This record gives sequence, C-alpha cells and structure tokens, in this order.
Amino acid sequence: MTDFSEEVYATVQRIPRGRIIHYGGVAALVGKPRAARGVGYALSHLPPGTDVPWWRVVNRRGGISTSRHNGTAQTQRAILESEGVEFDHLEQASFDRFGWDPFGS
DNA sequence: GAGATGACGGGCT
DNA sequence: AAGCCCGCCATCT
Repeated sequence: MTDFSEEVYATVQRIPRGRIIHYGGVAALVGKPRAARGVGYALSHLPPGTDVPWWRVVNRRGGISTSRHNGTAQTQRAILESEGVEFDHLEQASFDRFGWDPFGS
C-alpha cells in the first residue's frame, strides 16, 4: 500500500451516498490534478469487500469506466441506482445533478 | 533504472 | 456527440 493510494482511498471514502465524482476530480482532491490515471490504477487494486465506495467514481462523462472489467460495470451501475443515481439512455449520469462538491458539503 | 501497462482526461477532428 | 491521438501518473516486471 503506497501513500498515494491511501490518500485516494481516504478521499473516495468522503464521497456522500448517492453522489459521484470523476477520476480527475479525485486526483485533484489529493493534490495531483493530472493523476487521474494513477487513481484508476489504485482503485483497480482494491480487494472485494473493501470499505472504499469505489463505485461512486466514474469517468468524466458520468459513465461507467469499468466496462472493460468483465462484469464489474453491471455491479457498479446497480449499486449507484440503488443509491438514487440515475443513468440516461447512454448509460451516463449527470454531474450537474449527482456530482459531489467537496466544498458544498 | 528502463520499458510496459491501465478503473483516465483534454483537445482536435 | 463520438472517436482518435497524445500526454500524465502510479505501479509493475
């Protein structure tokens, strides 16, 4: 476990239920606005059953970015919908409606 | 230490 | 609006 990963996990755990944020947003909150890719890498190594709500992290379009991980995308969407997040016909959620503003609490 | 990989973003077409 | 290409970062081999 690296320091960077821990900061990422700590940040993700602050995301309120029913809200979402994109990888670049998490990266910015940990002080590295350009480390979106690093964030994705860190989350990809999370063990199943972790207390980190990784499903609240989506790509910049508000869509599921885990599509390449066979099966994962379906699970992520199901959980988000159960929390109240709505997806349009393009499988994308609106940041204007569900985006998390860390300063707006 | 160098090269390759991956849950990514932004800009241009 | 969607896709392609390039650039960025952390981590692995």
